[in-house]
Amino acid sequence: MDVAREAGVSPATVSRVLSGTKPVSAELERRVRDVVDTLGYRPSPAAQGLLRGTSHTVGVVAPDLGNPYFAEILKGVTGAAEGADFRTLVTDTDERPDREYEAVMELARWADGVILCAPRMPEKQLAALADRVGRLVCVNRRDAEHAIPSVTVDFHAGMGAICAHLRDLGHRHVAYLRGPEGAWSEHERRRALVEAGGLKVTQVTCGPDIDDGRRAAAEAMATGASAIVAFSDYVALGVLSWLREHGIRVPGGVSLTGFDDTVLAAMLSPALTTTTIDTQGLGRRAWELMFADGEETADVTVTPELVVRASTAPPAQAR
Amino acid sequence: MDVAREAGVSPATVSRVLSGTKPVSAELERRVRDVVDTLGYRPSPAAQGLLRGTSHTVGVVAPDLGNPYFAEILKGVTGAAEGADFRTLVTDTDERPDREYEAVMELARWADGVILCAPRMPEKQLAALADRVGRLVCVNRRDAEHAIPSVTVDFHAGMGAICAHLRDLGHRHVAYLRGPEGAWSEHERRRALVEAGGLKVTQVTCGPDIDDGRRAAAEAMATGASAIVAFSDYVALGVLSWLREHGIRVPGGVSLTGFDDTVLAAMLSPALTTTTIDTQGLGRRAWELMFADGEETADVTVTPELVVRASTAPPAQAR
DNA sequence: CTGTTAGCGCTTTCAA
DNA sequence: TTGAAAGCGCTAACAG
Repeated sequence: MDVAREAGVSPATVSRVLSGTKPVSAELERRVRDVVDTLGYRPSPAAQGLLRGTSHTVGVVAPDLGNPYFAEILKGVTGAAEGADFRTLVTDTDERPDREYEAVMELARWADGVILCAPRMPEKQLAALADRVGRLVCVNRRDAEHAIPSVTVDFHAGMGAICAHLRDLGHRHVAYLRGPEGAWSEHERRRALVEAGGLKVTQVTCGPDIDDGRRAAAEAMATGASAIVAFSDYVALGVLSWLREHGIRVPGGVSLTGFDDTVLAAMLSPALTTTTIDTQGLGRRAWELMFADGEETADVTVTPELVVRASTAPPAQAR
Repeated sequence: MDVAREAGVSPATVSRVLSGTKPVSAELERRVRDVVDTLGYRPSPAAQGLLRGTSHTVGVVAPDLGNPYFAEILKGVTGAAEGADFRTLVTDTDERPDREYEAVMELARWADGVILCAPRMPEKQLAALADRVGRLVCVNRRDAEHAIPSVTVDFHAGMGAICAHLRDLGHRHVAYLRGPEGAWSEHERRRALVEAGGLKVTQVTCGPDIDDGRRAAAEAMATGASAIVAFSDYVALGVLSWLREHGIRVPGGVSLTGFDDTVLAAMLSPALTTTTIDTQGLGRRAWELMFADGEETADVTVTPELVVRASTAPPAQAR
């Protein structure tokens, strides 16, 4: 250790000064600090980690950081992690579920824990991860056995509120733009739609991306529904763009709802009727759950609130 | 090493099997692989890093991951990094320039290199970082001494194109919503505006956020300008939202331009006239630059292209 | 081809 | 209060 030599002390003393765990005489402490400042020395986290068996690092795996929803979750995690002097390692799986398992395993080699946004990962893989990864927290999905702590949104309630809102407006037939097949969050939403009384729901295959929304919009309009219920704000953005290009007014020609309330929702024209979620809060809570010791709070559920804006109105024929 | 014992070989052999650097007999290789698979063993990157002096990790420091612009840059980096078997460490400085220096120093302890988006960091700090951090690449700013490799957008050219476009439409007076004070990118944009002939430019203090745009919109309208030139798409989004709330039509009442062409721009109503930048490409190029050996490509400049959409039109009085 | 040895940079015993 | 020594998990050099 350069610092030790320079200051004429043992490496152990330098370590003690820096960590402050054991008492060091004022004289030596001064000498060490001087040298540390001059050289700009900082201990290597790799070495510290090796010794302590902890890296002070948290991993985040997300399907698409270009989607503000996941970017915000990540931001929530980094914010909380920095507060605890943790670093954040991130992997973008580029909407490819087959990469998710490996991504987690890889991050788990480094990080003390992993926060996973993997809506479509097969249950089996998830269970395998639960065994292999010490601290694992899922965001937006719950595993079958509830073995993994999770932060989820009550998608069922949120979608229920959207359905009720549309029905109250007089809609009788809505087109639902489905999210990723096999996603827990998608399943929950759909369940609410199926249960919604007084509302005929035609399902349209879609996906999680803006472009998926654009592509699905035509099919949604062809169903003759008076309202389009999009899987997320991000998807709704694509729908809106397609509708505008085709001269279909919202909500005059068709009503449109989103889900998530990303920054976008309030800013669009028309402003989107959607459900509010504190997205950064999702990340923050996942962080908290990761290091919560007791089993008591192993699952956190956030209930979204309906925000009625300008993209929904009574159907044309009912006016 | 558990694996070694279990397989009845030396740790060195296990290492050789896993790294594939040195020849190992088929028999032993099989035994080792069996045990590795059974135990799910993976070597600790911390130990590997300690030994090799490299962590296979790249750091990214950004002011706000909630801003799609930076989220996309990050995505560009992670994508490229994963391709080279590197992990990505990220820090969000939450738009606080005073955190940037520390954030880089902190990441530099871990990472083999740091990609820095810090438009407002004082030159002195930047110079200090250049000395202390081995591999440092700046995105969207160039240091005074060109000592740091950088990936920049030709903001001057981009803003020049926007000015020319507005002038061609017949605008004579535009309001410019300034970005963060002291930012290199901001300076470059403003330079183009000042040089733009035939155009009176009134500058309005703003900032990098959606809400900054909302706040500045009123002042921009008060200038009597026939067009609002926003610092970025993100800011323009805020402006658009304010204008809509106040019943001012775009481009009927006022023209509006963005900058960056984030996913949003094309989707808004009206679709935003802006400049196109391959944002993910910025991140990817920063990554490439980080490990480029020669000095030849120490600076990469991306020239944005004007995209004329629906948010600009001739001024009302000229119609 | 394979095992033994040393040591990456640090912290934490254990002695002094 | 301080220093010497051991060792975290791994790999490269050196023997065999």
